[in-house]
Amino acid sequence: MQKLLRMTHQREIILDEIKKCATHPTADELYDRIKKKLPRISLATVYRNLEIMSEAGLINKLEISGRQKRFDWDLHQHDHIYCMQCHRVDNIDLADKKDISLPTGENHGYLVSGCRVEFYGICPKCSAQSKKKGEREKMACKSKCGTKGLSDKQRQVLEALAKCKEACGSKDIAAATSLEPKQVSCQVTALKKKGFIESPIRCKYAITGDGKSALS
Amino acid sequence: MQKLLRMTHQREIILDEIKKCATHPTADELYDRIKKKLPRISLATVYRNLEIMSEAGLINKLEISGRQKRFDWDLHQHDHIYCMQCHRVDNIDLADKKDISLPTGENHGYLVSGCRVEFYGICPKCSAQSKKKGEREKMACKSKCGTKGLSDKQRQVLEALAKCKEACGSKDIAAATSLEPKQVSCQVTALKKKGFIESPIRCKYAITGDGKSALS
DNA sequence: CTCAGTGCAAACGTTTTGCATGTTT
DNA sequence: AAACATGCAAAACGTTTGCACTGAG
Repeated sequence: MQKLLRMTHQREIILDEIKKCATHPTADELYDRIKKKLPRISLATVYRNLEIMSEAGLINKLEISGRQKRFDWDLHQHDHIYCMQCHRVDNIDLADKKDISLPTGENHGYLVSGCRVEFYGICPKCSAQSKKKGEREKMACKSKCGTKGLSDKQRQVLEALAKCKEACGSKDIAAATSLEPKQVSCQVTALKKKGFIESPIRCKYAITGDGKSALS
Repeated sequence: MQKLLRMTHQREIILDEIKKCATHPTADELYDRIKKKLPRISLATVYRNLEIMSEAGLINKLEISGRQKRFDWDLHQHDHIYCMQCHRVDNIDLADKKDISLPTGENHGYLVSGCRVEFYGICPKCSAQSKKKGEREKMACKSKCGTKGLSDKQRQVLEALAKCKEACGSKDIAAATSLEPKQVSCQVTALKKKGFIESPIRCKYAITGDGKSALS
């Protein structure tokens, strides 16, 4: 009935790495870091173990804004603040948390087991490089994706990739260019079609020879 | 720069349908309903329009627990309660919301633009048909995993025990916490190992002094 | 006549699964 | 031997995009 949880080498490294993170890493951020120590580990293993270890109560799976799941080694009750731009998540300590309670009659018959509080805003790093983000700018992509030249954004992405030794993910590109992830993936798609970048690994991109010559 | 937003038949129906929903539908729930009126509509159109209309401020896109995005026609400021089992989302009105504020010095340099509060638990329908969905139960592992913190589930169990005068069984705990009995026994094992609970009688558990201090 | 909006299919990024192989008890 | 984990590939999932076309302004 009870299952035994074995402490394998992989699990040890995963746990180790998550505890080293000041942030609240996503599964693939962790995967990237872990791969350096355990090059043959599989992304599935990381996912599986994060799930299993959060079920076992060794770590916490965060229910938080944003696309990807995030994990937290700090099991103390605390809440989070979320950057709407780069999706970074920081801890906050809410002293008066106990004052937040559900007004009677408001629980709709629910059996309430807890409460999350999440502040959101723009993190210091993002507000520093506060580029105006022009409402619905994604349209710019559509109109320019067909041409053979480079749009400003495409050039930014390509230049960022030219600086990387290894293939890197769209999040890295976004960070290096101050573009939004959505915009990045749009540019990446266009650049791939032009043959200026390639994707040696799933979700990772590198500049091609054609791409390099297009830059000059 | 300003784009014209055309009110097409599809958009009208989508808006119509979302306003009819008492709940907070996901894109594909809406799609299913809309298809009955507009059989040729595409899921992509639904997604596109939900996105566009929420950008335009006609509806709200919810940042909420769960896998899928949810949409809300009610533009008033309100919070939500979330069923951990069926992922249903209901509205709650938090009268004392204004009391929740970020302690100074806790904002980590963020430019805070708001705060979400989300209660979670089990909705009446789910707790009625307290279906056991065969959740995996795992034991905390033997060696290195002995952190001193508490997972959400462990905290629930401990809090339930703190309220009891006498030692009580795992079924009682399960009832008090909305956890499944299987999960309870898993948490109990982990808590015992941490010294936070004891078992004065076979299959009965009580909180220890250590456990009480761990709670605060 | 235009250009925003559509349906469709295909792709995307993230997560989960099936399966053969490996490792612990 | 039984139970648990792993790596890999492929699928599943919710969502977004490219494209050729339609239709509102």
